[in-house]
Amino acid sequence: VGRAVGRPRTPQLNSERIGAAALELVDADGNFTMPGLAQRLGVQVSSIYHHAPGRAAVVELVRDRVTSDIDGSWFDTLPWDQAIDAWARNYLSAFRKHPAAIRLLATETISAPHSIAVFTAAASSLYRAGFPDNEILAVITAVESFILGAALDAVAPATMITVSEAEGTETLRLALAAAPSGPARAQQAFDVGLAALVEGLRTLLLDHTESSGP
Amino acid sequence: VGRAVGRPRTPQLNSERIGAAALELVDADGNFTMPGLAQRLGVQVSSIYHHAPGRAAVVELVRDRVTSDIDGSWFDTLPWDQAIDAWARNYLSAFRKHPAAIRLLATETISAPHSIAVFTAAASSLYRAGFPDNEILAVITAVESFILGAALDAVAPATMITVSEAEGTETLRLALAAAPSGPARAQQAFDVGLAALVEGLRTLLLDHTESSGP
DNA sequence: ACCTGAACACCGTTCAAGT
DNA sequence: ACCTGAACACCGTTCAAGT
Repeated sequence: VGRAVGRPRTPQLNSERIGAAALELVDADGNFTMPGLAQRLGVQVSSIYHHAPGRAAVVELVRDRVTSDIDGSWFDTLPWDQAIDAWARNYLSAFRKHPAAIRLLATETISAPHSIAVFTAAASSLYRAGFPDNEILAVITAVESFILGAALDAVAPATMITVSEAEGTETLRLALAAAPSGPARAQQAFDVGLAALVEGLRTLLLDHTESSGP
Repeated sequence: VGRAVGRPRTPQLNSERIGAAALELVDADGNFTMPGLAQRLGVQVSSIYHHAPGRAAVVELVRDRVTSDIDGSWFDTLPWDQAIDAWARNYLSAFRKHPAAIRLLATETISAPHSIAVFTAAASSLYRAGFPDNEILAVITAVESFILGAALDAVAPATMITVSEAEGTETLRLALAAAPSGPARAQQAFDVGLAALVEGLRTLLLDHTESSGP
């Protein structure tokens, strides 16, 4: 037959296909390599470099795919505290659809340019609610930090804290026994943390608006 | 001269030296390789494998070093909410001494076996405070998730959110202008988030103790 | 512009050989 | 038990050669 060589009549590769294939590999193996990616695309490794300037760029394509599910429309329709709750749950669930991807993506900045839309909506919402200008970004960042930490916690291998016979671990053993196990463990931690965080923000806001008057 | 070959009279390597050298490399380069580590130790790569069963094991040695600064003694001496605050700040500062290490360590479980001591103290403290048995671990985990997320945020490259001329970004621009820049940005997010989290936990505790009686 | 095929430097791990 | 030296399979990236 003879292998086609040289520029093909119609391009066979693009960022979309590359990102999709890479995410599939991550979902399946927890990681991806350039050779593995090329194989799955039925292409030579060097071909990929015509569409993405390196492995790091492919990782960003994966990030775009994973985070594309997140939207911040709640901030336009719900009260700020409910919006944060909805956003956080949506955020976490986007990552939970691709558990293995979290470790790949967590080490770089979360704030992909596409999430500026969310930032915009969130900032407006918090501003309307009465948060001081110079704290708005901090509030958003704090919530995002918690979500990312919770996402990493959710994919952590079953902790299996085996407590030895040491003294003073009575209460810890009790707490371990009473705590849910499996996926429910991380979920409960997320629920409790998010509830506390939002509730605390409510109090902080109240302090601000009270002291500054109507 | 002739290179020494075979078993040396006194061992020249041990976990301590390996972990220390690896952390030094991480601090300097943001990462480490087995060849690089061997070179710094003045040793062959294969020698390392006699003391650590692989690169992942060396990462754990690094983790032990970084987290050894964290202690949970506050839970024995301070009220639970102040103890959480002190613990969180100490935790973050331990990571901030080795900023580059965070990315290396964040992807694996945080809960190193050595941190069981902290868990024990924290569990006792929260139990005494009146948190329900089955929520104690969730509270600790939630705080830890937030800290880890904040640590990752702190080492994120300067976000440089450049907002285009699009509509509705007025408030975002305002918030960006009002927010502190540099290291103060992440610090403020951490401060606000931690304050809110602890304040929210206080409220949650109050709800529990009120509904269950004295 | 886009793909191939071969090359390069580098990595983590293994293992027989030495004492 | 502990270190050497060489080997292996694999990785990310580059680049001339093709159309």
